[in-house]
Amino acid sequence: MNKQPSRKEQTHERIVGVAARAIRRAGYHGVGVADIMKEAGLTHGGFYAHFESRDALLIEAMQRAGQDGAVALAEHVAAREAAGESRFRALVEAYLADDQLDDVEGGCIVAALCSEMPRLQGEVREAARRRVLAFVNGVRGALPEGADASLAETIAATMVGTVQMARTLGDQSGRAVLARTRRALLDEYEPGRSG
Amino acid sequence: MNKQPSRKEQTHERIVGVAARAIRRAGYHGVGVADIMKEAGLTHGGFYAHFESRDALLIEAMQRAGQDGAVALAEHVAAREAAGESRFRALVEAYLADDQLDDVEGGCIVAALCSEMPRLQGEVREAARRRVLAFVNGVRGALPEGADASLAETIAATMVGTVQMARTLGDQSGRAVLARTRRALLDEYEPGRSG
DNA sequence: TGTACATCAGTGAACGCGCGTTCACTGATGTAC
DNA sequence: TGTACATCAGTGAACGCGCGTTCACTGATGTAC
Repeated sequence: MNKQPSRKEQTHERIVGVAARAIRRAGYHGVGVADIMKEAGLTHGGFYAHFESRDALLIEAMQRAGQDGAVALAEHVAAREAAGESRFRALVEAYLADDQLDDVEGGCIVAALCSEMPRLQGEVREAARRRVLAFVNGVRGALPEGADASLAETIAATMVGTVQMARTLGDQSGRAVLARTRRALLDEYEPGRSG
Repeated sequence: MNKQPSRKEQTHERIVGVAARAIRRAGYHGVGVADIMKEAGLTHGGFYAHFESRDALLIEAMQRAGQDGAVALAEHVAAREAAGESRFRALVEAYLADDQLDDVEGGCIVAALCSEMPRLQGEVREAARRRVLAFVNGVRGALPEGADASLAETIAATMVGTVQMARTLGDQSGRAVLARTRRALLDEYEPGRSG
């Protein structure tokens, strides 16, 4: 029963939403305060009425991107499960879908930023760390029956690395790489069910 | 039988070497022309006698880092093979060693930069693409006997993603993540030989 | 071997630009009576 | 319902700083005779 958000709160959320997409598209260094505000239909001067610093925005944007990504992924997984796929297969096929190449802004934030994360400092670094842990937990919840929970990190890493490499190689080779890793993960960890 | 390098060539190589370590430590955005020159014992003004632009240095630095990383890895792999390990096990244990956390500057450039690579442009992007392909080829050469060559990308991605996540999580958890992925890769792809 | 000159690697000041941040101000919204 | 005032969200100019790049200059190295 939250009361409806004030105008300022609405604006704040809009800025965070823009930033959440922008950091996935352009990276931590690729987004500027002025760009974000402009994309949100505002001027840069108003920024510090909403955030203590650029870092504070980055932290909120990472959380938002993580949530958005998790929700989008969960929806795709649920749809595939409803169509009869195992949860693990649904995860692999939803995460390693071509969307990760076509819609980077709406994709996984860990894949988008993980090689930059170790170089972050202070609270931003901590927020990144939490994003990685949240992602691993998400994967852990979709492991094949009977699989060791410790596989979650390895499988998460496989999916993250695959998306990064596919994006680097570009559209044509990228799609092939995604497809081969989908097959490899299913063959290895759920061999009974795949063809 | 190359004649010995001129003083300028020596300086050039020294700058490239410094840059090759710096991009792995600090990322594409984290290295400045002035920093690199200072670290090489020079002043920034001389930079453009050696390189057409900052991008030109990045390209050379990536190649150098890739070569250095490949050489270092090959040495470790050879030492482990000589001690009786299979080539695949040697690769996994050498690549996913704690060194990747302790010595980022001397580590794998793909792990250090892969989430930034898709955002590069032009020739720098192409150089990054070649680095990824070279890395995959290196992995392909160390697959277990009888393994499908298409597994190289998936295994390369697993190792890259694992190192990135381990670095983001920090020393303690990071080492545990490396260890679990070493075990997982050996269990999955070389189950006959591991304990 | 020694001198005069040309070439060359590197120096350091200066440039233009973009970015994060600040701040005085404006126009709109909301409240008191 | 209407007026006067206070609060508030957002504007836009300005700041300081760092960075990539340029360029005139210097001191050292090498060459000609």
